[in-house]
Amino acid sequence: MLKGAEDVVMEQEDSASRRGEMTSWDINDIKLPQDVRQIDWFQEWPDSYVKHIYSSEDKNAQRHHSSWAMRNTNNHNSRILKKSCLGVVVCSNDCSTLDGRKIYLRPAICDKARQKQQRKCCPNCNGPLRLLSCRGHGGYPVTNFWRHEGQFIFFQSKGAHDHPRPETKLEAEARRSIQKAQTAFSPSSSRLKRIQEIESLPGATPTQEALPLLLSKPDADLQPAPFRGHLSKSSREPTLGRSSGRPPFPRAAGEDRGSGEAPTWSRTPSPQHCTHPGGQHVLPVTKGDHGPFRPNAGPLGNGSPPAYSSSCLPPPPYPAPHGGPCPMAIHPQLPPPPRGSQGDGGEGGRRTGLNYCQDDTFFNLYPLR
DNA sequence: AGATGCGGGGCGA
DNA sequence: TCGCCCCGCATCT
Repeated sequence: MLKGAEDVVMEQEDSASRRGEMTSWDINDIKLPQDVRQIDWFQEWPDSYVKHIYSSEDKNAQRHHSSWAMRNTNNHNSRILKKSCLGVVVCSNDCSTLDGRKIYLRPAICDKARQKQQRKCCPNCNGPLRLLSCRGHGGYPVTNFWRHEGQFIFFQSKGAHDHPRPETKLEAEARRSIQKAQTAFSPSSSRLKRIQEIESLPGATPTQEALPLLLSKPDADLQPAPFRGHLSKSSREPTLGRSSGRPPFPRAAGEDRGSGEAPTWSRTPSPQHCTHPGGQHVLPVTKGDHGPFRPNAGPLGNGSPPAYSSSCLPPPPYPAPHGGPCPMAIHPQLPPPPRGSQGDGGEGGRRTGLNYCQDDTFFNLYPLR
């Protein structure tokens, strides 16, 4: 297979000049190029109709990772792994934090977990959560395709996400870890009492105030999507590149820019203060030198608390505020995509009630003191 | 518990 | 037939 492909590759190189043209392949091609001169750094937020060729040794590529919440989709083709975007979980109240951030949670990949997730409430206003499904591909979710061929892993994305970015996988995992730690530490019952007591105290802050920003967040949230393509690989890949354990292989730029059109929900850079609505910073960030896709290390792999590393993402095209512990999943404000108020089909659409927020979400966001 | 991958099967274009 | 989705199951972290 490898050898057979070489001929094809030679031809391609001769005629197409390995610059940009090498992306003329399609994930469904019978034969894919095997003599790839330059491979890509792992892309954490692939969007639009892009293609990438990763090293087969790239851990992130091996695991078909993405910071978008992608779920496996059966395409009845064992050679090509297909994943479709689940969108983002937002607050039905469309609430914003005091500093204008929106709530963008990462949809759970597991169906049951996702249903369970939607029964929880907004960490900011306690309102119901809603799944904003992705319809960036002709009304269907954006799809990502992965195909292992020889020493490369080919990636192709179809569709442009029409929704904000959810929190990253690492953030979501970290959040769960924190939840576990907290629930293990203090039974919700006694905790509830305590909170009620606190609230009853004069001058006590309402729950809402204490809710949000207990979790720091990485720059992931700061990074608007519509910029992809504007970020030179050299500027954005090092972070992930490190994580993939590969030496830098800067690829000829500009070939995978995709359409370049920005989704309507494009957001604008916003100051990242990340202060609690009440003005307080919370949860010091444990900085790491690694990104979320750091290989061989889970979110807690280094023994430190969930690292909402500011290096989770490569430098954005605009000054990226660092350090500020930000609430994960609370993103800069941006106009919601013009998708009508549709309940959003699928699982997001059926949320109606507002009084089911009795679970532990509330407590999960309370820091241990 | 949740993420991930696989495969069966239903449904509509 | 194709593309998309839902579902259950198995494995892994």
